[in-house]
Formats: sequence, C-alpha cells, structure tokens
Amino acid sequence: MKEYKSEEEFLKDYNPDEFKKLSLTTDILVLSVSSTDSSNYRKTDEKSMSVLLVKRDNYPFKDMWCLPGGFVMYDEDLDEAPKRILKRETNLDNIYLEQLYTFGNPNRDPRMRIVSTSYMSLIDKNKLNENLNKNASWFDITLYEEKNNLVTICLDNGVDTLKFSIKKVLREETTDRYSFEVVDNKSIAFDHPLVILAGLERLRNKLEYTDIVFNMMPKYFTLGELQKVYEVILGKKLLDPAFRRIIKDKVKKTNKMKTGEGHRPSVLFEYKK
Amino acid sequence: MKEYKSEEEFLKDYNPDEFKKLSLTTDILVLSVSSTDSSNYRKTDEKSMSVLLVKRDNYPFKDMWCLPGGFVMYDEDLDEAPKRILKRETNLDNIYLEQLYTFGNPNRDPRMRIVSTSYMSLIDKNKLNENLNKNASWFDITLYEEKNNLVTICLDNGVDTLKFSIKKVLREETTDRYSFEVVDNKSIAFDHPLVILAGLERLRNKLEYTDIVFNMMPKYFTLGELQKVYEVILGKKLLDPAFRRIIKDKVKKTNKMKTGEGHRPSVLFEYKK
DNA sequence: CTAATAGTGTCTATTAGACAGTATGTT
DNA sequence: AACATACTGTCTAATAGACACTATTAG
Repeated sequence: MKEYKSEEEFLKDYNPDEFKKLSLTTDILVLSVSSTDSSNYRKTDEKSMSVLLVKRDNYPFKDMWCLPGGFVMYDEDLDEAPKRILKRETNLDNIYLEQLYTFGNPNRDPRMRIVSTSYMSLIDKNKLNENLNKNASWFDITLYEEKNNLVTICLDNGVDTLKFSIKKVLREETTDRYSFEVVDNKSIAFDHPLVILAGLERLRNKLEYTDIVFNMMPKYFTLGELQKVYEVILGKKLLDPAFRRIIKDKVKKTNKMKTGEGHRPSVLFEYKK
Repeated sequence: MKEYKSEEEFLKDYNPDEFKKLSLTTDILVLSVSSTDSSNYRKTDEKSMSVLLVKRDNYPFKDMWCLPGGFVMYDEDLDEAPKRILKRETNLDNIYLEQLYTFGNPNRDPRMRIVSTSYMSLIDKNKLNENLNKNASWFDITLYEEKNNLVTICLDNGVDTLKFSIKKVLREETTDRYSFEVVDNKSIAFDHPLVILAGLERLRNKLEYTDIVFNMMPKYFTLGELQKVYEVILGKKLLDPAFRRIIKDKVKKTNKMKTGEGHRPSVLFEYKK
C-alpha cells in the first residue's frame, strides 16, 4: 500500500472504482386514512388505512402496482430523493417523511444490483385536491392477523385487489432476530410487501409514544375522528374515556363545532405541540 | 421510449448506467458493557457502556478513530456485510445485529459519494478472549445530558479521549421532524457521532419492549448485574423491587450461586425466552 | 461485628379498563 | 320520539414508585 503524506495527496490519487459500485433507489410508503361513506346517514364513516401505489408503465414488473420510488441521484442527499418523488406524485411539499429501512438483497431487482432505502410518509388526504399523478391510486388496506407468524395484507382500490402474505422467520438462537419473507405475491412489484408491513408496524408502535398521528389529520378534527384513526391503526376498538385521557394533553379545544352529522355535534380540536 | 414485448427482452437491452452509480458501505456500532474494578473489595464493579472503535491506518481521516466498517460488495447481501466485518474485527460469529439507519449526505465522505447503512451490534465482552483485532479498542461511553437540545458524548479507552457534541434541530413545522447535526467533532471520523447517538437511543428504547439486553449478558448472571446494565443503558438508578417485577418473566432462576464477592452471595439467573 | 449487597413485604400513588349514565344534535 | 354519537363520572383492577425491613456472606 502506497504511503501518502496528506489527505489531499491521497484523494488526488484515489481510485473510486476499487469496489464495484451499485445503484440506490428509494421507495416511499405513503400512508393515509380513507373514509368510506356510510349508507346510513346517521352513522359516521368507516375508516381504513390506505396506501398510495403507482402502476408501472415499463419493465420490470410492467403493469403491476408498486410504491412510488426512483433512483437516488449521484449528487442528491438521500433524504431529498423521497421529497422529490413525493412532489412528483402528489404535488405536495413539506410532508412528513421518515426513513424506514434499507433493503439490500442482491436479487431484489432483476435489472442489476439495486439497494433501496424506504421511507414512510404520512399525509392528510384532504390536502391533495386532484393533484394526484394520473398513474397513482389509493388502496385501502386490510390486514389479516397472523396465525403461526403469517401476515396477509389485502389492498383494494375499487378496481384491483392485491393480496400477499409475509412470513416472520426466526433466524438464529439470539434474541430478537426475525427476518421477513414474502411467501405469496403475484400482485405487487419488488419487495414492496416488506416495506408496507414494516411501515404499518412502525406507525402502530410510534402511535403511542410520538405525536406522529397528527400528520394524517386535518387542522381541525373531532375527538371521535381522531379516535377512529387510532382504532384503524391499532386494529382494535378503544374505550372513549380511556382514549380521551390519553390524548387530552396533545389536543387543544377550539370554539368551532362540527354539526349536521345526524346526531349531537362535536367540538373541533386542534393539535397542541 | 422503446416498447418491449417481454421482461426478458427489456432486460437484455437494459442500460445499467442510466443513473450514475455510487458506493455503499456499512458501519457497525458494536456496543457492550464494561466493568471497572472497584478499589474497595466489597463494592461491586461500576459498569459503563462501551463501544468498539478502530484506528484508521489510512486516509481519509488517517490515525483517527472510527466505527468498524467497510464497503458492501456488489454481490453481497446488505445484511451479510456487517457480519463479515464483525467477524474480521472480533473473530465472532452469530452476534446480534440490527440495522440502524442509512446515512446519505453527499458530502459525508471526502473520497466520493458514499452512502452508509449502519448496524448496531450487541455483544457480551466475555465472549471475546483476546480475539480482538489489533487496531481495535473498547471505549467507555459517557453521555452528558442535553441542555437546549445539545448532547455531548465522551469516549475513553484509557489512552485517548474523544469528545463530540450533537445538536438536535427541529426542521419544519410538521410533528416529529428532527435532524441531527454534529457541532463539535475533531476526534472521530466521518459522521460516526450520529451513528453512536442513534444506536444509544435505539438501545434505550428497545430495552423496555424487547429482550435485546440479554445479547449483552453472559449465560448466567445475577439480578444485580442485570440491573446495573439496565441502569447504565437508561442512565438512571432503578429501585430493586420495581426492577425485579419488570424482569421476573424474562429470567429463570438456576441452582447456581455467585459467591466470594465480600457480601451475601446471589442466585444466578439465565434468560428465559 | 461491620460493610455491602441480596432479596422481600407492603403501603401508596398513579394509570388503565370497564361500565353506565347524561347531553344534544338530525330526521 | 328515536337514533346515533358526544361527553363525563366513577368504580375497579393493574401497575409503578417508594420505603423499610430481613438475610447472608467475607473479612
């Protein structure tokens, strides 16, 4: 190994191709909450989680649905890539984004070696007024609970239904060593089932110890609405008094009311930092 | 854009250099617990967190300390790279590893664009019997609590003392959007202060809802030892009865005892899955 | 005996879970 | 009036925090 006298000298002589380079992409799991209009005028809307998918118009996985994503540019900050792509797909800026996980199986893309850093984004759907890219669509998420470490996720946009299963595999003798394996997937491209599952779990965990949920809420909301969002993320019903105790320090009462719902009006709240 | 009839045809024609490729490395935060012998023969050893650093023998950052790491090979699974590097540095297999975060600032490495996926590893130091690589050394960690979002970390291996500070910066109006910025660092290479801080926080959080801590423990341990490990990770004292309530379902009593400590002997426990 | 840690009993304070009740709009 | 949700009071169960006490070894 040659000896250098200074970092400058070393850098001048450095061969950047000593190790074969690879490609880096980013995939964005955009999550939101959907309301499905109730048939009964009195009943409040049912809510469900939804994820933004785009239809691939080119190979590989042509005509399949996948998470929005793209290549990270050589000079681009890793955190900027998902922002750029989100802007392209939703025409929105300043959206909540957090890094989820980096997937690096050598065979995850048929083209070549591509490592992908996934991000999770939470948005309030009401913010996009017809700004959605034409090839993008919201899919409602149904998560079937795990029997012997198998999770099945069903996505539905009213036209297409995508269904896949993921198996949680204990790898070694050490504690806390799970890997996830897609066992049944003909409907969604790449390893995106893993991204979706990882994101849903992250969201569920962060719900209790962060204020992350307010990124999915409009500025003003009723506690009933907020509770329904909690319930759909956690996948279980909550008792009213318990829920109100938990969130009482996170929200601020306004003097606005939501009326015209076929029942007693409710006070609108806003997020209190 | 050319139309292809099949994925095979597309792949045959695919230009892998459409986007400029980059390099991917991995950095491993190896954490363990150190005991510093007490002067008083009766007193139990003080414990502290420790991190494994290696001295760089080449540019860039020549002669500075940094986390063990290296390039991810083109054909290598991302998860395999840290295993390989850990084997090289500690000669140990089957060690707990989890992915931490991927750092992708374009200027984080002076050589070229290098994105780095960091991993956290937890080990029981007793497992390495002189197997440590010569250029590697354990540094005790002291974490000075944050005043106005500033964290200072001090690392000490008995010879060198490394000190740096990290500032937590609220980025935008959205909830839960922090970025971290190294404000004072002349002692440790790359953006490794961020990796260390991220890992310590991850460990602290996971302590309460996982069994991750047992990766740092020997097969048999006393509850006093386990409690000291909890205390050094959390940075605060715990009350005995409360601690024993919390871990009672995670440990199994053995019929072994630890004696000769200058005070009442204690029962040895082992991890119960 | 003393110093030091091991280990337990119990009281209290806080938090979580459950249920029942009252309130108030729309149709 | 009936329905559906809004909102609250209160009891109980479970958990967390605190303190005090006993136990047991080496020296």
